[in-house]
Amino acid sequence: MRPHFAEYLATFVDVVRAGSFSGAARRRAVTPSVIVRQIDALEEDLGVALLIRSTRALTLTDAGQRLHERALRHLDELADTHAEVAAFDGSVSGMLRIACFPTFGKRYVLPVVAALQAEHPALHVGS
Amino acid sequence: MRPHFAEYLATFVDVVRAGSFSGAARRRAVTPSVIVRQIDALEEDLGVALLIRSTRALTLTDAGQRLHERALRHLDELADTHAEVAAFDGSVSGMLRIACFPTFGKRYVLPVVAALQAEHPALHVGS
DNA sequence: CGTATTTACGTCTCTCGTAAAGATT
DNA sequence: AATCTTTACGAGAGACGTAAATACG
Repeated sequence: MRPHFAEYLATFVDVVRAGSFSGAARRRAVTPSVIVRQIDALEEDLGVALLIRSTRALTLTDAGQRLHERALRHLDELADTHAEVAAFDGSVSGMLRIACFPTFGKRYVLPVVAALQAEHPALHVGS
Repeated sequence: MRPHFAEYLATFVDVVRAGSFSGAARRRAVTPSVIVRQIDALEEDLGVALLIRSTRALTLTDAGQRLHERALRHLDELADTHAEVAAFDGSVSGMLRIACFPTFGKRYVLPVVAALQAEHPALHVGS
């Protein structure tokens, strides 16, 4: 599996959607040569032709059809994961341990901890 | 979603498996700096910390834990797709249409077609 | 004729390794 | 002291755009 396999899958899907390399190039704001090279890389990586190229029409091979179905799912799931993990942003969670003298702790630490927990319910503090 | 998102997911998984950046670097035959930069890129892309770094131990954050679970599945599925589509290699399939005069067809084309179909059962020929 | 794919070539970005510094046990 | 993470920096690889050639409708 080559360096940019998943990345070029997105290009491949765009080519199928657009119905042409040029259309996909416009959609992605790059030149057609970029598209050609990425699809070529995919085909060489897989050792299979994905698209029958003619000047006016693109046809999916059987391998291309299969890859297209699966690529749609892959890109969707990757985007889901990205969004889900990015949603952890700003959240404070996990376990925090603090060691100190009891008198110091009661006087200075506990109030701060109480405020932190009020603000971040997912934060656990152990003794 | 950044350029090499799926690619760096593999690095991330290797780091978790190895339990250290250096271990993952050895496993991948690269220098530790490469690992650091790829994990940094992932974290910046997601806007979330994935690993708590200490010199002697790595700890997954909640976001890191979640990403790890999903990354395992993603990499597995991508490899599956790669293998499945690559398996189309060498197979001849799809629809082939040939136009010619009946006398010529019967004399020269049909025998060849019969041989082709015998060799490649997935090949369909229409009239 | 207009638009599409393809490729050679120069440029430039970006990634890598080296090496040094800081941190931790 | 030994091993780890981190970062600045120079070198190298790789991707991009341009532009010309080719094919097709």
